[in-house]
Amino acid sequence: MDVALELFVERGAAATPVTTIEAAAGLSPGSGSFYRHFKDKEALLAAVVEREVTRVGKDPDAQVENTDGAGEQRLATQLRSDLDYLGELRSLIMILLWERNRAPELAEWVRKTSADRGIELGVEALRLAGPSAAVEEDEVAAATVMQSAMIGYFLAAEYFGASPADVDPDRFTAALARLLTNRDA
Amino acid sequence: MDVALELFVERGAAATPVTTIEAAAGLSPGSGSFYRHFKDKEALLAAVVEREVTRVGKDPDAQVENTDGAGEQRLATQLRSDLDYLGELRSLIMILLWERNRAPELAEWVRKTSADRGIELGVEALRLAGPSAAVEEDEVAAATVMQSAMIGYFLAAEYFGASPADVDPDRFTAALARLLTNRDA
DNA sequence: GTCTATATCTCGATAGAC
DNA sequence: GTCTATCGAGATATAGAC
Repeated sequence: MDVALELFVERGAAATPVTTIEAAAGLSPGSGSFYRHFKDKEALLAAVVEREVTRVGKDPDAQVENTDGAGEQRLATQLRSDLDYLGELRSLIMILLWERNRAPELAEWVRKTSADRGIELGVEALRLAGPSAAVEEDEVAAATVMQSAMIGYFLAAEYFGASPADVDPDRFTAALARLLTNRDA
Repeated sequence: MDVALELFVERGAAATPVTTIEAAAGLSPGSGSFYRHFKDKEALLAAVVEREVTRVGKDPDAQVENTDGAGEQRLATQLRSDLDYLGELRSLIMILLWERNRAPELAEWVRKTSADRGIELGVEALRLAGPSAAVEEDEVAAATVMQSAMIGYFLAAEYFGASPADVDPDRFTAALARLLTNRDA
């Protein structure tokens, strides 16, 4: 499952022959020994995804309160921590990206459990941080901007293999927090 | 090429058999008539990508100046137009997403011609719009936030098949422009 | 330029010995 | 639980008639 996870993340499950998984696992490629452990490739994919979901299931919500400081600094710390959390989700995100078509109901599940929930948490975090007037005019839209920026930055960094515009994670999250908070708060 | 483009966008070239392309093009599937037109599937993919690059090559730069108004409203209009432009790039973006591994040099090309250039244009647009103090503190980081938010919003909308958090494009770009501009400018 | 037919290959999956 | 061997499906690509 470890080697399969890596292969699925890099090329996608569809582009990963069972023989390759066998070889990577130290089995004789083409031997079919794989099938003593999993019914088929689909079952392995499901097991790998489920294990990842469980692994990262240490609720991200727990992170929302335990940051120190206040205002802009508090939000910056929060965002930096969220970016690390996205890093932990990396394998899952990449696999879901490969499988994006073969599972419309999976996208729906992600939307409900992660995206929409993230907006709620985002609105909460913005309120705690002392939102600017621009944020208060439409908190949900501001939280959507925040979330979009985070996922966009993460995906761009993954795609290019480097920080977009050479802006590193600390600088990025600091700038994002600055834009979202009122310094006179 | 039209039907191939659609198939490549939806499932990726690797998951699209030549027989399927033949069928979609009105040829007899499995006949091999495809090979009278293209050397192989790779050549078709290259031709399709090149045609798309040419098609969208009506320089996006031309859009940067021709928006009316000033300050926040000007930036909002600009961002709304940029989001539409991302929509025109949709096919290309989706194909590059499928091919993300089989072409590291392509990712590099995208970074140089689109991403980095977009940051430059973004910095320019921010200056024209009357940037807030938070933007001026680090213009490049602010432009990176802007660009990340745009691509993140676009990709999330594509992935989920709906606007993230039900925030439609007008509302999103308005909120983003609001966060980036100084209203007293 | 399209067709039938086919050669070749890769891959998923199973059978059966050890 | 791993191996050798193999079957069958599906995919790439070509040959040659029309």
